[in-house]
Amino acid sequence: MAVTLKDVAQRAGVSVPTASRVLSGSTYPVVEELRERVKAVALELDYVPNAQAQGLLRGNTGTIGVLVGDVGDPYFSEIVNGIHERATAENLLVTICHTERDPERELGYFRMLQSHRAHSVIVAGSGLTDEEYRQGIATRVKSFRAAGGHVVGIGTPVVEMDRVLVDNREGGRLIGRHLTDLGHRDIALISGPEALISSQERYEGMKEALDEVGARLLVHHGPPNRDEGYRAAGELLREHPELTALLGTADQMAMGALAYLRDQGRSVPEDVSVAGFNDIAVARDLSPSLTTVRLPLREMGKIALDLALGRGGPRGAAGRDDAQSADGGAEHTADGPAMIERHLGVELMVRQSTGPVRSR
Amino acid sequence: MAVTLKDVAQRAGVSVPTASRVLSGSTYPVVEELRERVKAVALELDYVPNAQAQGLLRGNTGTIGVLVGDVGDPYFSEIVNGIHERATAENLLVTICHTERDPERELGYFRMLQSHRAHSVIVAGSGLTDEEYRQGIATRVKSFRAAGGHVVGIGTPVVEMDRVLVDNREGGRLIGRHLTDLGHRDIALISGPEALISSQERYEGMKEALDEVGARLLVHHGPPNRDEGYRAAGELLREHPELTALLGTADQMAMGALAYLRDQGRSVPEDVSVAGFNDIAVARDLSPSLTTVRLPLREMGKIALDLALGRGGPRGAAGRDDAQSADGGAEHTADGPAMIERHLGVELMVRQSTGPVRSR
DNA sequence: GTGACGGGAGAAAAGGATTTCCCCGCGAGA
DNA sequence: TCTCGCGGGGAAATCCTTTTCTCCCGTCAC
Repeated sequence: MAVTLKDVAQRAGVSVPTASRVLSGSTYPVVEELRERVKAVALELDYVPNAQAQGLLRGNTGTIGVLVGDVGDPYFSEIVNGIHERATAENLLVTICHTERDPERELGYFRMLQSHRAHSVIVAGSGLTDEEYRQGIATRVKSFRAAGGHVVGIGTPVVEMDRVLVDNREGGRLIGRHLTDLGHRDIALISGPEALISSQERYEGMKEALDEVGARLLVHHGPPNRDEGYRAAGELLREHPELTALLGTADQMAMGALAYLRDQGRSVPEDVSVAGFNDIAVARDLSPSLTTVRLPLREMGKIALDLALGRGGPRGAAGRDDAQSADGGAEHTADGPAMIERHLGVELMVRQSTGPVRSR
Repeated sequence: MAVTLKDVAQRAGVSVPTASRVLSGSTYPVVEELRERVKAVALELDYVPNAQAQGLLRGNTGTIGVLVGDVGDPYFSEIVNGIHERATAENLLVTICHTERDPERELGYFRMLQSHRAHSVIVAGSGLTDEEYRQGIATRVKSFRAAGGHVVGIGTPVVEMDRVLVDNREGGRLIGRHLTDLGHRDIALISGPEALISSQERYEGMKEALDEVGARLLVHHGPPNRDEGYRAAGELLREHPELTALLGTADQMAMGALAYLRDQGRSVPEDVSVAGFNDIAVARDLSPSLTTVRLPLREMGKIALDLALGRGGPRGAAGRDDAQSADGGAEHTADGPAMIERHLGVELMVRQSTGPVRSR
């Protein structure tokens, strides 16, 4: 059905190996005449080499697998964007897998990627405290790595692997302090799932900041999306009318809260302040624009791919990161070879959605 | 390096074919004892079959390739979401390629997907009038299809292939009429590239509606993203202060315009009305929420995958689409086998960003 | 008791490309 | 003139699975 090397070789009147040497960029000498002939035929027949066959030989195809919760979520799509940016330059194919934050699905996809002999897998959507899940991932990572694959985690990977980290706790502290500085003392956190490590870390940072001044922090847990933010905002404000600020562990949730407040005709930040986390692209375009903690999402994706390709600088060397970098890389060891950790800094983006607490 | 079937077979004391028959779900009879033994060993060694070898035999791996402009753009990420939704159910791997709206890159990726023997390719980011590009795509599609692959276009594919279409012209008419009904007579269109067919079609629909009442339509062309919308809004309003409404061929551009107006302290829709196209998820959460033309993006992705898998209903049969469907499917023929076309309806979403023209 | 049949295991081929290895022929040096 | 060396083409092996194709052996029927 498809045109194979054999077809080309026959048509050009040469052997298969010769055709291969011409077309695969081998250094093996082939006389100019045959070279030309083979090239011409390949063009004429539109020969497209079979990457599977090549992969079978080489043991890996230039494919990068990415495990994300949902590309519809700007948090992930920004990261994926960063990955793609680098991948394009390297002529790599990127396979995106939607785990929908389902651990089982995540494992299933990981296995599929391994089966396809992906060059490496970037785990972006993960980070659950669930022990069974942790075991599963650990097994898969070990087996995948044993087969020559690379694994990189983004955010808060739960098992030993190269990783790109951000200081969620510090981000929590920054945004928490920002609110307390503005005089807020009754704050609610609209948080992602309790089992999600990043949510936990963010919470801890906020809590820390709020404790410094004895402010109160209510916590609501739910899936990290817009609708949940909307719902939660309604619920919280109805039950606790004294709240003066709503904080989200994700911008999506804060966006939902903003929408709720708008629908209720309440003004932000005059009536209630709202803040988010991640600084997704639209955050600045909301009205009021959203105060949030900026994570260098694209950068995270890019660096993750660099690590996957072994470009994270020599293992253990703290290569200088780009603009956002806090303290560069570090080596953290375990039983295996040293893993690389890259830390990226976070930044508080003060915008219009937060303001001084209203006097009552 | 990786555990192969041979390893499993040896360890279990059986031949490779026997192991294969046990593990690949063949119907070939294997006695229970060996069955058990093989399964146990496979589990113990964590055997993961090599999808490349399997693909080599079967001629295709369960991979769907998707060509998009940019997954960071909600327009694409929603479509991709729909594709993923179906793909997950079918146990397919989805490879996303960022063309960045570069025709050459699009062709390059298409070729790579063909090389990887993707089961099918969904072309989402395309639709340029450029003739050279059209030729290139046509060649690739032909060759890919000859090799047994399927191709589906979304939006406005320029060559013969199964396709999911939306009525851009009708959408343009709807939004155009909406504005003229509100009394607007000086309107500017912030449009995507002139060579982009969908932009053209949308423009034509709007123009048609505006012509009915003799309203004026200024057109600005540029890359279809937020920043361009911001810039264009500034430019247009500075040069043509008489404008009362800004229209975007994409929500992203309208969002940029909204941001500009907000930054300028001008109120929407009192001073200027703004409307978009596509109805990306955030459109409703902007303040003011964005009036726009809703495209069933997820649905489009899902249906595209259905077509790719040959589930578009029997060729030529007008299967009933979901909610959004306008007139269902149709068959359009050419020289090859009949191609399937699925038309999806558009819907005007009137929100807060448009209002009656202010009296002066 | 022997021939036929069938269940089931393994050897072999296939699928497409690359790489190693072999070999041929030609030019140069002895 | 013979031989050594090397440039370069092709046969064969390899990567991993699946799918024939063989073939053996036990059983059933005559």
